[in-house]
Amino acid sequence: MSLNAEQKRAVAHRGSSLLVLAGAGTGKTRVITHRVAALIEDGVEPWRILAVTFTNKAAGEMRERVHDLGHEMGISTDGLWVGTFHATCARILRRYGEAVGLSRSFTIYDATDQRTLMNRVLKELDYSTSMFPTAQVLGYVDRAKNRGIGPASVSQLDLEEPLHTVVSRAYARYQERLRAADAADFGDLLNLTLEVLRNETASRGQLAREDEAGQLAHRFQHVVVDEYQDTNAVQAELVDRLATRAELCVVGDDDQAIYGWRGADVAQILGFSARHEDCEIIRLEQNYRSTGHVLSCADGIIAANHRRHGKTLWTDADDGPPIRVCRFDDQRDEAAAVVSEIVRHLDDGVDPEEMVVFFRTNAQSRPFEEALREVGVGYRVLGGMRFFDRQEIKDLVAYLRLLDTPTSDLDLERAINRPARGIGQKSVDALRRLAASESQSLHWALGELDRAELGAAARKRVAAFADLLARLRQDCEGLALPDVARVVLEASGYWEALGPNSDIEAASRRDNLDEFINALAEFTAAQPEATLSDYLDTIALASSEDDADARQVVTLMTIHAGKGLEFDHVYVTGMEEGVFPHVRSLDDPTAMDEERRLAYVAVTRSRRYLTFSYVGRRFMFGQEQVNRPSRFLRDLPSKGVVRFGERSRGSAAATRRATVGANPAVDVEPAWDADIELDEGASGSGEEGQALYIGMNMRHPKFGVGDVVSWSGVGDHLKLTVDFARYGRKTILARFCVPA
DNA sequence: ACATGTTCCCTTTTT
DNA sequence: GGGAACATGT
Repeated sequence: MSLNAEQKRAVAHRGSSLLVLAGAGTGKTRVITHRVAALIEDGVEPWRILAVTFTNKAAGEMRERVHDLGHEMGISTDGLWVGTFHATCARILRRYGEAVGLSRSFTIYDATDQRTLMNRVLKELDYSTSMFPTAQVLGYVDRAKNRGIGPASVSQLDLEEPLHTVVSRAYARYQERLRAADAADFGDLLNLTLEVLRNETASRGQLAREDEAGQLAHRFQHVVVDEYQDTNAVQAELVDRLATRAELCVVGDDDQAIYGWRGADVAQILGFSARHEDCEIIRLEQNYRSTGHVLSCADGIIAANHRRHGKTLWTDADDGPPIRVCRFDDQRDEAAAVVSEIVRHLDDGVDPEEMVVFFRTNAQSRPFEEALREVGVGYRVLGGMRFFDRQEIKDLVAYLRLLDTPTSDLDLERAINRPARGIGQKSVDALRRLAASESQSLHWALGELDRAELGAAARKRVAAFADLLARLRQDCEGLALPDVARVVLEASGYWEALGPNSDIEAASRRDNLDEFINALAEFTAAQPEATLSDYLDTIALASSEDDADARQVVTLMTIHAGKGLEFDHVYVTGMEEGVFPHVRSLDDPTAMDEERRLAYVAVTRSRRYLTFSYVGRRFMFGQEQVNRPSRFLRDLPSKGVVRFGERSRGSAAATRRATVGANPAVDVEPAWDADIELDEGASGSGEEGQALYIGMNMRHPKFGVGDVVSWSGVGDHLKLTVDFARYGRKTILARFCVPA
């Protein structure tokens, strides 16, 4: 497939900044990869090109595709910078970070580390975490960091008084602790890089011309940013500054902005052209991914949103099979139905990788996991607990980080009593007091044990731990990373303390540790020069998507995790008010718009087959809840959408009575998983473009008016079982009926 | 100091 | 239904 005219323009444009508004499935990634390859072909050195993606996975794919393209063209792409904002910043800070207070081997704190640290800070400040929950305070700190607001400027957040003081003091202390531990959290990666760039600008006047080449702001000649709609204010400034001397090309789709909760601001893409002189705007509207019916569903959903650039996707493709909306009684039914259809598709030779089950929140995955396990179908769950968040992995990583960054108190506190060696909270407190009295790290305190207020026994145990650390540092000098891990597990007694392998728990932990060491080995093999810091960066910045394995399996994931992917068969489950849209968005119009965009993203993942499902009752919070069908289902067009298991009137019980005992010639249950979805001719349903549902009124020329009870078959062969008012129950061909 | 029990949140979505 | 902070008993 070659590029269309618009895509070509986007690839070839030079001389000013460029905004590419690319709807879902319009070949955005193709444009970016081709553009990068074309730049290199034009003679731009790869190391002077920066491509920023949203996820690590997207970065990996882009690297690969550019490399392949380059290979075809006979050019080398070595040295090209491709990465997420955070990975790119980490890389920059490893090199330029000393100016902003980070050593070369600084540690990246992930969400879990952040929470632990903030928890500690709140305790130190004597704030009750029941009145000021850690997550809440951290949430404000995060919000501040997303907007580039430092601890001194927290007032910009407009918080009420008790909270304002708490947040600003906690934020300040939190930052102190981070710097003291030689650590940076996600927000810091962005903000500190920005600081590096600002410092450069400030000192530029004093530089000789020849020194400017070493300047970060002057390094890049071209900067390309993907998913620009999901950038926050800090990232936008970062991009602008990194592109001081570069041509900037940003690509995005305001309709797919789904990270507002993380500080992303659609204003960045909406206002991009105003902020950049001579900005060229190119729209990509031809969709190459989905069928007509899928696209009209997408359009129906997104059309209700305000504040859009506004664009209409179109396609040359056929309408495709009808889109299905299915109601089930509960989650088990929903999962069983979806899974049994997946099994049928597998039997028909459908590639498991082409089927995906989407849900709004991670908690919804379990029924699907259980159903899949029951039938023995391989699956992976994206977005659940990260591999690297498992306790045993965190423990090992704590040791590894400690070897790298001794001042990381968080890691020391974790490692000091793992495995349990009788060093409890009290002993740690004593160490902390000692460290605090000299504004030093806990690691320093280990060397001053006689000054700590410890009992003799405790002192001995702590001293033993200090010895262990020292010994580890010596023994691991010069060892390959996987061996370092092995030595740590052995010397610390961790491996042994897990207990016998007959304990399933212990065996699984050992498996995970082995897997981790394998990953370390692979990493070392792929990048022999890489340091422990490099690997730990990869871990800290990895999401659960990144530890997806390569098996051929069905995927279960949140819609957020599905962004940028496409599948032949898409199941969007849990389409209920309070689930999707999420309960916390119900009374917030801005949040609701984002939910809607999320629904749009879900729909546009499908190439051809798209099924929505919802349930009558659902277990949430360990309690049964009854939710109404999602409002998004109401926004679907009636043409090309078939509804199953729904009813227009009467109770659910009445529907059941009506469906049970139907004419044995047809399927008794609403045939939601009949072959309709695989039949190309089955667009629409009973009547042209009219949704079909149980209880629907139909008129037949001879029998008069009646209620639909069930149906089977497709297209011209679609048969309805109808309870006629005067003639009783009949099974007839749908094409002889019209909706009454 | 630790193991076990209890009660309390909470919960979107992720780099 | 589950994890984490807290409480109690050994």
